Amino acid sequence: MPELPEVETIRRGLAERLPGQIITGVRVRQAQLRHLVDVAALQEHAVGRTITSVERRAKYLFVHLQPDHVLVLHLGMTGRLWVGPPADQDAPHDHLIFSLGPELELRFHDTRRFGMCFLTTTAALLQHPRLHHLGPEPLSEAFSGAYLLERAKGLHKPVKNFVMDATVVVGVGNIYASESLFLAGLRPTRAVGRLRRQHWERLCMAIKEVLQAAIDHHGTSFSDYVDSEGRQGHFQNQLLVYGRDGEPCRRDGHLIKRIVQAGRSSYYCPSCQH
DNA sequence: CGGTGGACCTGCTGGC
DNA sequence: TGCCAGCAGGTCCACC
Repeated sequence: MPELPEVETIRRGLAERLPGQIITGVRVRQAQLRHLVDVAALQEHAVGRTITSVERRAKYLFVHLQPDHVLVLHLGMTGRLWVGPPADQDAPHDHLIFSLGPELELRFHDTRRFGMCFLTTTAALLQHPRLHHLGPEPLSEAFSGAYLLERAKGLHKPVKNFVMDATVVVGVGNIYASESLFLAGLRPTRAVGRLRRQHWERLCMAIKEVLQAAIDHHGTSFSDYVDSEGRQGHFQNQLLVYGRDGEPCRRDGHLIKRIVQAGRSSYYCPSCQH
């Protein structure tokens, strides 16, 4: 479900409400998510601790706890986080419920259970096996055309697969990969070894533009994405190619095509993208 | 070594 | 109506 803009939108919502709250209890209704949730560790290191801040790296959310633990959450494809007054009853797929005193709770809901939840320490966080290999943040200065050019040297995979590789750059999922390639005028099938410096500069700019615009619109909601307050995003109205196969290109009217790459749908305009 | 295909899960949709 | 294939916003690992 969520790519970087959706996770960042959720982070901002959590950051407004969680710092200063104390985790007074944890209920685990289903521990088998992407990995088995360590319930004993949550009881020992999360319960009774005060939340100090909420950060994001790639599509991971970091809930920092006093004094030195970090609750790491990942939403997978269908995960949702909800903050609000305690629910009257549990809904199907409500897997983790963190009580924050008598009047507030944080609820993790995930239909397909590709999400993750684990604890680590501040010191070990960035070296954690799930995080240490991650590439730069796309909205950081470290992510540049020159960087992409360097990383693509000697590789032959399609550019769509390349930009979705989290060791190259994080946060670019299936929607925003297609959108960025459209803005950059590149076909998703182009082999990376054949792209020139100017292509990488254009693609880098396109990725930054698309992700920032999507964050500004609070993400993309199809059927079910909502933020931590239950609100939908609005970027679905701005999509140029994703999910629009058979519809006219907004730039020149040619029909948008859908192809499958690495098992995922890619969308492009055969006239605008080469 | 790099690159691909499938696995992990549930639910919805569209075609027959 | 009922069934079944195909599809869904992510990540990881076995295999060529």
